[in-house]
Amino acid sequence: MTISIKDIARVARVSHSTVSRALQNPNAVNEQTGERIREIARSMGYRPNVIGRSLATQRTHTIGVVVTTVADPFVAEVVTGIEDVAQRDNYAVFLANSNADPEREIGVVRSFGDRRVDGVVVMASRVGAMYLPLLNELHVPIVLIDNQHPGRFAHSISIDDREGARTAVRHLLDLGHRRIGYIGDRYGLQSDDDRFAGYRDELERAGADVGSELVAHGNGRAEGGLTAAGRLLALREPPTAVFCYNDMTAMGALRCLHDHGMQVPKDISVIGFDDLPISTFLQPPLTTIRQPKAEMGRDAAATLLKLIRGETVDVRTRVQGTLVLRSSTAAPGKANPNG
Amino acid sequence: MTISIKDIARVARVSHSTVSRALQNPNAVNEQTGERIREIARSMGYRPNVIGRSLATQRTHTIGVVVTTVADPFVAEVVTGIEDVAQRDNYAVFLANSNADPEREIGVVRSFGDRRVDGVVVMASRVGAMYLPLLNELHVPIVLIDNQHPGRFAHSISIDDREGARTAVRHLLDLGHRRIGYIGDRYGLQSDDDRFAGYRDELERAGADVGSELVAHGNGRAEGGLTAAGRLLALREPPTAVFCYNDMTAMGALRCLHDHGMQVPKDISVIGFDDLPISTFLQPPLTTIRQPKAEMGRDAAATLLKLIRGETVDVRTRVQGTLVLRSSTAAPGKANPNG
DNA sequence: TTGTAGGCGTTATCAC
DNA sequence: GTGATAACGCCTACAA
Repeated sequence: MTISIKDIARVARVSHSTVSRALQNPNAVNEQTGERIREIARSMGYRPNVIGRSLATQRTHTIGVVVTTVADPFVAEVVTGIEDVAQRDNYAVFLANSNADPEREIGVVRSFGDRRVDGVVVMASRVGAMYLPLLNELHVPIVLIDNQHPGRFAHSISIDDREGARTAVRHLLDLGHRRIGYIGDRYGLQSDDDRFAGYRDELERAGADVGSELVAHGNGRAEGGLTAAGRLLALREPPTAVFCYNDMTAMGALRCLHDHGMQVPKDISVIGFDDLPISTFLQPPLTTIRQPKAEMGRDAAATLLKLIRGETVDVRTRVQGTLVLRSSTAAPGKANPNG
Repeated sequence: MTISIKDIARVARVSHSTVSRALQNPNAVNEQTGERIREIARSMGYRPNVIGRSLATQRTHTIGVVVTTVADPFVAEVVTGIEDVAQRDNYAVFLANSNADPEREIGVVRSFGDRRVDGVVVMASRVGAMYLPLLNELHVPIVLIDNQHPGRFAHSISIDDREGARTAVRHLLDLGHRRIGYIGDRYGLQSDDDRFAGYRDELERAGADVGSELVAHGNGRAEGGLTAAGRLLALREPPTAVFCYNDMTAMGALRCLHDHGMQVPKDISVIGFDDLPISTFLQPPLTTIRQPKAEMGRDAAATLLKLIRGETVDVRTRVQGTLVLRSSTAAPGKANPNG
């Protein structure tokens, strides 16, 4: 049996509204009675029923987070950041995986709406334009992380994919590479487009080889990187360096290269994107573009909480990636990245 | 403005209870009016308010999941499994990280209670005995995954750590190793104790070297494995094979070994535990004991949902790990696991 | 089959 | 400062 403010009221011989006040706003009630009520509440082991409160206040102190899958290390890091600041502010977080399935994503968002979450953060949404009205239907603030569908109907926080890609490719060019491949995520993803664009930018600027045969597509996961790398290796003139859409893709590429007896970075350089916790532990340790993952998550949550409180915040925040030098890149033919 | 059953009632010229019935239990209301009401609801874009419903039914259709951190790949896999079956049954899941901090874990559980979740799954709880009353205070079913604190006050699903460890070490022994090291998680963890026990079992059974100098402790993460492996290598007579508490630990150990110029498995064999998605992509691909992670998560959720429905289920389910042969183990001195 | 009336646990607005 | 009283949105006897 769970006890309510009415139970306390009965024991304290006051009305339940006085109990409510004593518990919420201590100085809206007589000092003495207030203390007495709180003591009784404590001794009875009272715990507020958030559901009842939510119904009365029209606020649930809850946010919904929808991601493709939390099994993706990048996603997990971001979610950690979100959960962190939410928890600090006493917000609970609903987590739902969409598996990049638009139907499921829509279902999840709808369910969040039914549950009256105070706000939503959507990560790497795959849903298109028809999604917009649905999201607005919720009547709650929305923050998008790495929005895959261009549009500005909600607040967003994302990395500068194009510039990050430029940084990566520039690094390769600086090392002396001229024939640089790209292993992307699936076609049509905004971030893949952008990273590819950055890759092209630098190649063209430097007058290096540009050719569609140098571009292969994976799926953002290791297996995708593995098979895509195979395609690049099969070229009559394979690249001497490869820029991968993300670290998971690079991880798969490394495996493929090793299986083909190629030395990294001596025979071919590899650079990733994300800087996952595991990337230091790959063989060789992966050079990559770091995304401030947890920070992005914290930012997203902080932004959302501000919006919920009615504060106004920047509609769009864009963070920059930074180059993390490790051992998977070197000048063509060099085994040592520092040599 | 969000619309309620009263709004629909007004339009349909019926009472709101009829609307409620028409929406819930179609055949508890006249066929015609029922259809008419539903049509009106649809056209008005009605969405049920789950908060109101929860207050009335005393059920939230929500479960709480508390984990150390979802940034741990093993945890993420399990959570995915949980979320999967929860979502299928229209349960929403609250996710909270405890960061292995008992205070935070307690706070989280309490918050779940206040939110009237219908059930809770706790993963790898670090909290001790005082936790027990708190958990019971919730008055909801609880399922523990890999409970780190021995006790039988709630349903649990876990892997047979001891047997899994035995399998791992037996594999090493079968390959001809006699001097086998163990890199554990922190002291005091139940699963570490059990895996260590399994390791000792086999060593003693085989009459192989047993010595505390062969045991080092990490922290369940890669860095821990890295430094612990360093300690083992510093031995005047280092082991020829190492059994690691988990794959992340093994990952760190591999890095250390490589940095010391050691070849795996030629100079030293390494076996892990978990079989993370990334483990195939390590260099060399990691031989390990597979835990059915997503399945364990699905099991936990399915068990919890049954308990919530009042069905009775096994108090304890124990799954077995299976040996996954890859390339990080071989006979002493052999470079090829198959040679 | 349908409507009336309570109640779920809180908060909030009034009078007193 | 305190107590009625009325929401909040829904469900569910009970009565009609």
